[in-house]
Amino acid sequence: MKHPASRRPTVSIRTVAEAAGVSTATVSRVLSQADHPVSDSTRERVLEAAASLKFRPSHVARSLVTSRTRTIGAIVHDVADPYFGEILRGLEDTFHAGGYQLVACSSDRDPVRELGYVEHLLAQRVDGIVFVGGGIEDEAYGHKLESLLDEYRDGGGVVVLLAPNAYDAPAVVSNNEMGSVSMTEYLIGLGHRRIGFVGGPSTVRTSAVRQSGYQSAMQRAGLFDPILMESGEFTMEGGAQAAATLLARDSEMSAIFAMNDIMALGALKHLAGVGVNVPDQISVAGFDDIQIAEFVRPGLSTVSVGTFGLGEAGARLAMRLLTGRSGSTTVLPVELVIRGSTAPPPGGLDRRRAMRPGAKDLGQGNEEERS
Amino acid sequence: MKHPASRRPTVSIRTVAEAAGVSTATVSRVLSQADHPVSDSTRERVLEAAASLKFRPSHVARSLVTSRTRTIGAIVHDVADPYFGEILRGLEDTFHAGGYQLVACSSDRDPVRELGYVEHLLAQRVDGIVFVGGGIEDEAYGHKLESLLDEYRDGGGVVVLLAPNAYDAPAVVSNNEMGSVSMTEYLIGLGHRRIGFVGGPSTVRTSAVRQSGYQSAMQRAGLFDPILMESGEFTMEGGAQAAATLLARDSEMSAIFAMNDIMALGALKHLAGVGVNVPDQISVAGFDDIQIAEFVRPGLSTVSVGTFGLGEAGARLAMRLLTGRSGSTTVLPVELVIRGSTAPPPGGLDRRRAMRPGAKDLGQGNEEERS
DNA sequence: CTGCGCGGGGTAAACGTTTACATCCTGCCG
DNA sequence: CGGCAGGATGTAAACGTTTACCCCGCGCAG
Repeated sequence: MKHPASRRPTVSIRTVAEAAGVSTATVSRVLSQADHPVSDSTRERVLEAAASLKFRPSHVARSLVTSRTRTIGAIVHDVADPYFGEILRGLEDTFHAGGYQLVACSSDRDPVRELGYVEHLLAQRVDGIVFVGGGIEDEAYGHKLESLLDEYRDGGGVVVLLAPNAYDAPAVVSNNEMGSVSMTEYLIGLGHRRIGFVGGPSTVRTSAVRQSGYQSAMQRAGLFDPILMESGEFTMEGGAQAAATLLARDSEMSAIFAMNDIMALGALKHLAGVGVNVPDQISVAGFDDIQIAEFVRPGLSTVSVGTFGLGEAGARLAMRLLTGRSGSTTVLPVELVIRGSTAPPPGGLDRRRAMRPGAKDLGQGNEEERS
Repeated sequence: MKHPASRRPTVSIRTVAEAAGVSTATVSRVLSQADHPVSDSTRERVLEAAASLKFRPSHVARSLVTSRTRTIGAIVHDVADPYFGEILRGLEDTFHAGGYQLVACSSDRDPVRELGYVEHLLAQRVDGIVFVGGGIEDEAYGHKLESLLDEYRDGGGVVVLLAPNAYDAPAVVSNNEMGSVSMTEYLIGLGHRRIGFVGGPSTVRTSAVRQSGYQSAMQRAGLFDPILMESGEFTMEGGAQAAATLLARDSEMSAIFAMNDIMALGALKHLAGVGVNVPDQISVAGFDDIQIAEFVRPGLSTVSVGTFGLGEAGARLAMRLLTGRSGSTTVLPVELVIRGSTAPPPGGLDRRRAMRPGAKDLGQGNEEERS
């Protein structure tokens, strides 16, 4: 069945045209459903010929002449990180429904690698680029990226941001600041005074924004102490280490707020490992509400950003831009999701700040209408 | 800075040629580092012109003439599932290093959707397709896929499988059968008699293979009882539901073996929810060893397949095939990873079948040498 | 009867590369 | 000194589409 050496001659639009006894123009008109009129009988013959020859129009040839590839590049930090995986899924589904292909690139938060991917995407002539992960703070990198992206958009490319970034472009972001403030205030309301913060690498903008939310809430309550902040890699290991450091540093700490769920999960593991009970002895909270957050024990209290929805909204924005319509930056509301990992501090005065467990919507930022 | 309407004329190889005072052929030779000789002075001038014009060679034009896109399609069940995310990362890194781009497609285990993606990838003229998820059993679908793929390979396309599939192509698979048998035997060795099995949809081949491993091990031990098998969606919810069903169905069940970690996590959640202690009352085991497995409490005992490594090996195989070298099916060894979620049954006679916790390598299947 | 609009179809020029082939030198071997 | 092997460069034909233009014939309004 398999003839390794018999790479049969590719069947092109010309082959079909000959078989159907028409010109290539007609074939193209039938197959690309252009609005040019074609008689039913001709259409029929063309369709038949195409089918029997198993003709498969070449997207690359088509792209060359139309200068649109119907492909979108998505730059994430790491596809293996569930946060990005979920957003990617939202992007993919929406783009796919709109006839676009998605190519995912893991930058690993490395400026060089990210730049390399961007250049590659430009060379591929993707119609748009979605930056899913937060921007990376790096002088040289920032300049280069900016010039690259400006050039790209000048040429008709579309750029969409899904997280805080130094570069200015249409974006869909969740309300990081508010989410962070709310969670911090919630913990304070439970009676916690010494609340640790586990951040990510300071070069990632999202991390900085969330940290600033925590910081301002703590300051307003007169509880801020820089000693309570520690950062690590954006991984479970990173979260575990940061938690360990914090724990060793301040024996009165009764809560840990991690800037994302992955790190919070790491903290959870570390605490269990050293025999600290969560939430009886120490409360733990995360950010993002990735799927797994609901399934660990105790359930992780977190700030839900609606990962899938974020991806969908991002794709919709990009497609709106691609079709020439305008679309501007939107901030998506976040939602506090309280599960079992948070509770009043041990023996702490539970002030019962009427905050019912469950979901509290933190509106602000208007979700745009469906298109 | 941004002139919305001034889409400056694209700079092509011709523009560069004129600027450098040479022919397009020369420019091409310099920029695509062909082996054709070019004098240093000319090369210099071309490079300079290209840089100052910000010339960016079009991959699509290049692809049209070379009929190679340096793009690979990966078909997974769901990018938001950590198992696939991790494999994708392995694929991506390796392909990227080899100069290939990866486009990921989530089939959602829907034959129609998967077929649609495959056709799209063919139209895109990707150089290869990697099927990451297990094949879907569906008569009509199977035929269509087979003819599509045969046609594709006839035309020079490369197909690689990363899981059991009805379609025959070079593959890298982990030893599912053996992993399943080993875990089952391990549980039996701990003293469990009533061991439940949580499978995925029966249309997915991987699930069937793992189930058969469980089944044969149980039969050999004279413990098999079809009532102990239940299946559900490949999600945490699916695992939770299946666990619930099993629990209600057999009150003597002391262990649950889920066909993948995601479902095991769901089972874990359900058990905790209904107040069943793991592993004191019921042991739980999974399959895959996704990253999170180590970070839940109790740590999940599972069969490690080395997700990243699987992706890497798959990409290496594909690239070997792409460069004309041959490569054949490899089966990767799996490894039993025992964590806290498994223990002897309550009050059960712990036969102390000398099985030390930790990692036990289940060799067989020779990992190929690095290329 | 003339002319115009339009349905239906063809011709050929792009699109931006790569590459087979031809051309022209220059130097070296016999 | 003739010829020949390369080195260096150019010419132009692909690659597989789309699409701007052109052409023909027919029906119908004026």
